[in-house]
Amino acid sequence: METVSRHVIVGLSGGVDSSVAAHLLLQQGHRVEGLFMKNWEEDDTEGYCSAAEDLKDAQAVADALGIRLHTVNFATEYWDRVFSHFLEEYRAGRTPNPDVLCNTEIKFKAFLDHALRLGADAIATGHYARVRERDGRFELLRGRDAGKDQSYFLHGLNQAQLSRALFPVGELRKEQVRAIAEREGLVTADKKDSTGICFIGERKFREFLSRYLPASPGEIHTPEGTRVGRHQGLMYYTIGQRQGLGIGGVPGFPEEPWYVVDKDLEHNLLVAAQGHDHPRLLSEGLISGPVHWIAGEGPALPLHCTAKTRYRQVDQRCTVSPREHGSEVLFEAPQRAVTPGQSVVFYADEVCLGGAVIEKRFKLSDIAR
RNA sequence: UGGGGCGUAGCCAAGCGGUAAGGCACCGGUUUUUGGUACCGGCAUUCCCAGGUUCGAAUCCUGGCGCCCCAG
Repeated sequence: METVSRHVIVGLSGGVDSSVAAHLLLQQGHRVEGLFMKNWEEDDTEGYCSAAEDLKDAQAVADALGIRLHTVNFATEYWDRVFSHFLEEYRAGRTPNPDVLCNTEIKFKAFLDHALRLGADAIATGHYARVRERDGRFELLRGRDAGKDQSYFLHGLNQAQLSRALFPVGELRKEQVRAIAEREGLVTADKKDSTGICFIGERKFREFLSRYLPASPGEIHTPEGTRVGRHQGLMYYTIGQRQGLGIGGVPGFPEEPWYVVDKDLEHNLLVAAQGHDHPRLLSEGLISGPVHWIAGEGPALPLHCTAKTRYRQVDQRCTVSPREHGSEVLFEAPQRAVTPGQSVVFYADEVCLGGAVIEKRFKLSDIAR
């Protein structure tokens, strides 16, 4: 455990995790202040301005803990560094993961810089992850609670960022966190976990996207070319998706759900097939963009390790090989719905090594030909 | 306007006298700091319409209407 007392600014979101993080830091003897970020200007008229409520809760927690709460608005930074890229990716027919960028660009850049300016020497968040210092190197470890581990979203952090990051709840299980909040009488104790895009929240996705990007509807075909429906715009769909296709009761086909197996941007076609594990959804490997290695320098390649192609996926054994402008990842077992734009994150046991953006997926049979 | 077949929820579809299966879609919820997946729940007082028979009809009868196929 930390022996030196640091001046820490904890990002208080108004949720339980960061509330307890702040409490734990105080307990550990740090000088603690809180910071509430508002990074999204409400764009809808639907009134459920949850940001206001979150701020209220964050303030209540700060008051209860007797710490000062700063507020800051990084809406411009969020838009420029995260959201614009998010839109760009969707426009290109890919499926981005904005929360990965949000961490590297906002929470651990804009926020970190701001905290340093306020005189802090470290920041903390309520992430379920751990940092370990070893021989002067900082490692990112999975959260103790395997079910809540959020290292996936943090794989883009670098040494400088990790050296100033504290994740107090990373050692705990979710139940413990809630119990502590309960015991300390924090108002966020039984607040529901937040979901949806960070700082934006849960949205009706199509409706949300349609505000920023024009949609061009088209047809849905089977891999064999039979027309089975219409799509509202390719950006609304992602590989492996079932909901929203609107296909049912097609004569001549089994009464099974349909899944997106491909997006044909060139012809504005959505390709759908039946079967959760349709062959077209499985791939033995993927090509990624440049890999970010948390350690700073990459390990010797090829590397045998495990990887996740999406959050909350059980780790998959794979081999990472170098490739121009990125890497090639070969899985031991075929993976379902590997999706361009999402991140592949590498692990060596408990250590999150880093990751990269998925560019394309492939089947060995595709290469063999 | 000769013959045959069919009309059950958005779609596919079972039921063929006993008081509307199932699947897909859709909607809601659970899971979840992206998207997605998965899981749970909901979803036809009514069977193209109008009469009739019957204790009782989506199921039988009559007449309409609408589709489809073969002959034209």
